[in-house]
Amino acid sequence: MVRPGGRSARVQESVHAAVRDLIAETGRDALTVPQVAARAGVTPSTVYRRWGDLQELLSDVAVERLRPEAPPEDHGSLAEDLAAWTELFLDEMSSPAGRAYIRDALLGDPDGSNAGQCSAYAADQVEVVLARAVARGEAAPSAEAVMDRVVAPIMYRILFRPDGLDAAYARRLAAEVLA
Amino acid sequence: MVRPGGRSARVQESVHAAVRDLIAETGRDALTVPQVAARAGVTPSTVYRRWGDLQELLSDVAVERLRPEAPPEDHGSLAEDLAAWTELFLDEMSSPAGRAYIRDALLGDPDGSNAGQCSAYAADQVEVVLARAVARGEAAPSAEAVMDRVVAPIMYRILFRPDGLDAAYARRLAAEVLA
DNA sequence: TCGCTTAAAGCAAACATTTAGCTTTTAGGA
DNA sequence: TCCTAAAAGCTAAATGTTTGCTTTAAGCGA
Repeated sequence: MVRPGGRSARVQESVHAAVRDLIAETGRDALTVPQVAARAGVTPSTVYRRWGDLQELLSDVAVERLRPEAPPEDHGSLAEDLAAWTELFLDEMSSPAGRAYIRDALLGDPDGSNAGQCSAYAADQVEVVLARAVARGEAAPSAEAVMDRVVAPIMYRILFRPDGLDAAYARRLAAEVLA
Repeated sequence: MVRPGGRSARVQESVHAAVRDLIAETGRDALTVPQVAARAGVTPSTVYRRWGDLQELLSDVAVERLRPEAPPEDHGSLAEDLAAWTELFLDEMSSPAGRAYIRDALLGDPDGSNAGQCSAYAADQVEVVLARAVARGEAAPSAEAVMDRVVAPIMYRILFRPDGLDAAYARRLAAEVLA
């Protein structure tokens, strides 16, 4: 039986908040389960039983943080909408904090569901942009094409080649998928 | 002073071998530093001092395993060389073992150098294929383009969307970058 | 070849984290 | 309101990690 409300929910929220606070205060590397538990007013064994280990907990928190906060802005044309969104996406994801969250999300993710959620967030944003273009009567590529040719190269470089990532690169990718 | 030879080299090799053996025997999840050290005939503190923690050690071993063993095969044309290499690459990387090594390589990699090495391995292979095409007098895209449009989508899907990866997808990516 | 120097490994004890058995609390339903 | 069982608390044992000091041996120069 799943019990999403009541005490379980309070514990979950309190532990997540403790992780966020401690990351901000003392950095992610110094984090330990007993430390998080103490700050959350919870026993370590509760954390171990619910999350397994620190990585899975961090992965949970990371996915929450990677959720987009607002729909992509409307600039009046697909070309500009996609360019602006891509630029913003690259900016957020390639920041030190963004990289750390991406790594955390991938790390403590035995079944790939957290990573899948991250990808779904990006895909949703892309689909909003594309649907808007279609509503305007513009020709638009498929969301798959944008994921493969815009999102994937950015994420690949963030993870494997931490260099040469700037706004110009983002705009070039956006322009090329529309060509 | 770096001491690549002698005892240090023996310890490194013996520890790496212990990791490979134990992964094969008991699985990666059951691995611990004391276990690896015991198998390698070494004290745990040696492992902790040289590698820091289990993740960095696994990352080291993973990068070794991700090194290509042979140059790409020559099939007589760029289209077929690239399609065949892409298919093989996807096949190796998307296998359960491949995924595990990719994750490990990314995980215990504070400065991104191991991930960079993985990317360099793929880039080298791609460059061999492209150079061969140029030598034949064929028109060839840049290695960057192949990384962005073939390698990146594959790695993105492996990490973020573990579905819909098959030989046909590999061949489609290879064909599209040449179009 | 023979010492010298010092990076790296060994050892062992202190320390921290993780696991596991059992008890207590409490959300959700009858 | 009472029952049931999922989830949290508590504690102690097991396990893993860190650290100071000692010992070994690789690389270097005489």
